[in-house]
Amino acid sequence: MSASLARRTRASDFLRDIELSLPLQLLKAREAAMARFRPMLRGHRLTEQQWRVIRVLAASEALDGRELARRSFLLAPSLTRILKYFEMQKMIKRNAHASDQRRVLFALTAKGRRLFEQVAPHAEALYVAIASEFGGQKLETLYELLGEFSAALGGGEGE
Amino acid sequence: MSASLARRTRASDFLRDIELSLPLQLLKAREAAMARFRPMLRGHRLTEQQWRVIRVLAASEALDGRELARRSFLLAPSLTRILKYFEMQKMIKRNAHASDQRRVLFALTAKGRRLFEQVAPHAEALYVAIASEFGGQKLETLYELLGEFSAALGGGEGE
DNA sequence: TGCAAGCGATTAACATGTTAACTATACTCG
DNA sequence: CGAGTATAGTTAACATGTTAATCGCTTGCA
Repeated sequence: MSASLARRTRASDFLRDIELSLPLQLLKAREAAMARFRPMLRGHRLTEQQWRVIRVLAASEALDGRELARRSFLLAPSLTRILKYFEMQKMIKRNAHASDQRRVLFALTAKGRRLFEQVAPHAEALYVAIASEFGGQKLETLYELLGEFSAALGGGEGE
Repeated sequence: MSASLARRTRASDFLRDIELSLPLQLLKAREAAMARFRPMLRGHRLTEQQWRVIRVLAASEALDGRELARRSFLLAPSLTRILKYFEMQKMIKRNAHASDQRRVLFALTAKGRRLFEQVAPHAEALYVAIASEFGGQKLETLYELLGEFSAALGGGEGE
């Protein structure tokens, strides 16, 4: 069941064991976690990505699109659509940047902040449950490894 | 910079450090890996998911949709669309199941198998490079932890 | 046998992912 | 100053993710 890189010889074995596994295991682990959150978020009429935006904005007064995209790990087109939707829902408001007319500053409205405060406790409870089931120490180790992996491959930053 | 679960007390800290981090770190790690593959796959006119389907089919003679979806970790609607596309491209063919008329058996055509054999070496080379950069031993550890994590949360299987 | 429930595959509808092109603003260097 | 380049944000086009509904076939069971 478990893979052992050192012993693979044939290309077909390698592909079956490793290639199918690394991004796929990352995907499966992520899915295992998100499966807990999606039903809760759906109860609040939120997608996972929309919740990321709300959370990031709740942690700051105002952010321009670039910072918001970086912190919520969303691509610009997705962010544009989500912000357009939230603006329609009056969850966020946009303001002009003082010195750069290209940038737009986004911030939660009072309504948006209420939404965050309503959802946050449920999200926190789910995380505590996950940490409890998997083990806090192992979660730490996993977290460290993931950070090192992303760093080693130059993930996220500007090459 | 690194998280430490045991010391978090305020909810805002917890959310910022952990909630933003676990699924997000999984996503970032996955993105760091896929960023290597996407350009190569794109050169062969393949998406990541399409390549997963090709790979899974290359490892078997024929599979029904259910098994194909499970092994490629795709939801049924996505799989239906991908299979429809590949059938149009004559990369796969569909056959009837002997004893269950609900099921459809899918298999690579000769053209589809040639595509696999053309792309596989490039994919393998990229995986070797990743293992080399991150370290084979650490990759093993990460792989183990991811498997345990998915298992602990009941990821993938029928809950 | 016959019907209710379950399952495999598909379709629908909407949201996001991904790449490319585009607009407007800002920078930079001759 | 001004042409060329870079950047922030948006839009476009297509592929996938996600949930729900549908349709035929199969199975369990009275």
